[in-house]
Amino acid sequence: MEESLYKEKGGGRRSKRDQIVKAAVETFLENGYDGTSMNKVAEKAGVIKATIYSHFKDKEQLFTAIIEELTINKVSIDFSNPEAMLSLAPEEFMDVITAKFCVLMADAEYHALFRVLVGESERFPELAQIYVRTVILRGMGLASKYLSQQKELEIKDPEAMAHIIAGSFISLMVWQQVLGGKKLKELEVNRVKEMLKQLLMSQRKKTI
Amino acid sequence: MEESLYKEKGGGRRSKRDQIVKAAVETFLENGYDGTSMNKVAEKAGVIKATIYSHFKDKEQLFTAIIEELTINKVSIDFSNPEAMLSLAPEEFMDVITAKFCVLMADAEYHALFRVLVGESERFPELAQIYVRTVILRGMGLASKYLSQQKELEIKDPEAMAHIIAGSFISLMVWQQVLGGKKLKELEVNRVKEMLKQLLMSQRKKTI
DNA sequence: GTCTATATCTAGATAGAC
DNA sequence: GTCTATCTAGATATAGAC
Repeated sequence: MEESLYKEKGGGRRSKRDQIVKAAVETFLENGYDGTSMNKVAEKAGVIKATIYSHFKDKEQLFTAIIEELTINKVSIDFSNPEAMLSLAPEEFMDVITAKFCVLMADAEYHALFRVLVGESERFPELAQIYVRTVILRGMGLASKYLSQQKELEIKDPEAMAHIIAGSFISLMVWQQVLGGKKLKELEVNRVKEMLKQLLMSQRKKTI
Repeated sequence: MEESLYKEKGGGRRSKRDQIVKAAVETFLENGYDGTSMNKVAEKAGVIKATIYSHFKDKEQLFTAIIEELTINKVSIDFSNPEAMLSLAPEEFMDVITAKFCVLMADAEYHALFRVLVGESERFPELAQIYVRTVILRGMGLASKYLSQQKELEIKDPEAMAHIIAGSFISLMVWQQVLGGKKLKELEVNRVKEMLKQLLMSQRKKTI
C-alpha cells in the first residue's frame, strides 16, 4: 500500500510481464514447445525463472497464451475491411487478396508460427482450431461470400472454389517458404494469381 | 568369427536394429524431435539405451535416418506408373489423382510425418528439402507434364495450374486432417475435385 | 553387439527471504 | 512480485564387462 504511486495498476509492473511474453514468443517460435526451456525464456527476458511462474501457472499455460494471442493478432491485420471487397470486380478481387497474401509470403514470423501450430497440432489441438477458425474459415468464408454474390460470375460450388483459391496460396507459402522449397524451384506468386484469374474468368455467366 | 552361422551377414542381427527403427518411427512421429527421448525409444524397442548408440551415432542421426527413409517410402507407393497417366482424358486424370490423394487423406501416419517435417523444417532443412523434391516437385512435375501435352486442353501456364491442383489437395489435407479442421467444418474431397474438373474443362481448346 | 552402471547436465517447478 | 537456492526427475551420452 505504501509503494510508489506510478507503479500501481500494473503500470510499472507490466514491463516484467511484457519482457517475459516477448522472450517467450521469440523462443517458442524459434524452437517449438519441447525445444524451449523456461531457463532460456528467463534468460532472454532478463528475469529469474521463478518470476515467470508468478505470472504463468506452468510452461503449457505460457505456451498456449503466447501462441493464441499471436495467432489472433497476426490475422486481425489481414481482414481489415471485409465488406469493401464484395463490390470489386473479379480481377480486382484477385489483385487485392494476392497483395494481402504477399505480406504473409514475406513474413518470417508467420512462417515460424505456422511451423509451431502444425508441429504441435496433435498435442495442442485447441491452438490449431483457433488457427483454422480465425484464419482459414474466415478467409474462405469471405471469398466464398464474394463468389456467391458476384454478378458477373457463375460458380457451381463457391465454397470449393474459395478453397481452391485460398489453398493454392497457402500451399504456395508452405512449400516455398516454410519448407524452403524456394531454393529448389521458385514459383512466382503472380503466375499463380494470373492462372487463377484465368480460371475465374472462364466461369463468367453466359450473356443471353 | 566363431559365432553361430545363421547370425552372419546381419540375418540375426537385424532384428534388434529393426526393433529400434520401428520404435523410433513411432516415437518421433508422435512426439517430434525434442519430445522424443532416447530412453523412450529404447524402452519401446525393448533394448537398452546403449544398444541404440551402437547402431546410430547420436539422436540427430537416428532422427534423420528415420524420417528420410519414411519420407521416401511414403511416396514410392503413390507414383507407381507415371507414364500411364499421360494418355488419360482430363476427367479420368482428375479421378486418378483424386483417388491417390484420398489415400493420403486417410493415412494418419502421413499426417504425423507432415507435422514433423513442417515442425522441424527450420532445424532440419535437409529433410524438408527431401520432402519437397520427392513429393511436391515430383507430383507437380507429373501434373505439369500432363497438362502441357494433353491435346484437348490449352493451359496458359501448366506449372501454375499443376500447383493449383496439387495445392488445393494438399492444403485440404492440412487443414482438414493435420490441423483437425474437419471437426469445425468438413469439406468433401469430391467437391474440390468436381470444381477442379469444371475449371480444367473450361480451358479446352476452342474447336475451329 | 549387448548389457550394467554411471557420469554429466539440464529440465520444470517450488520454498522461503525480502 | 522478485529474488536465491534447491529439489527431483529425466535428458544425452559413454565406460567397461561379457
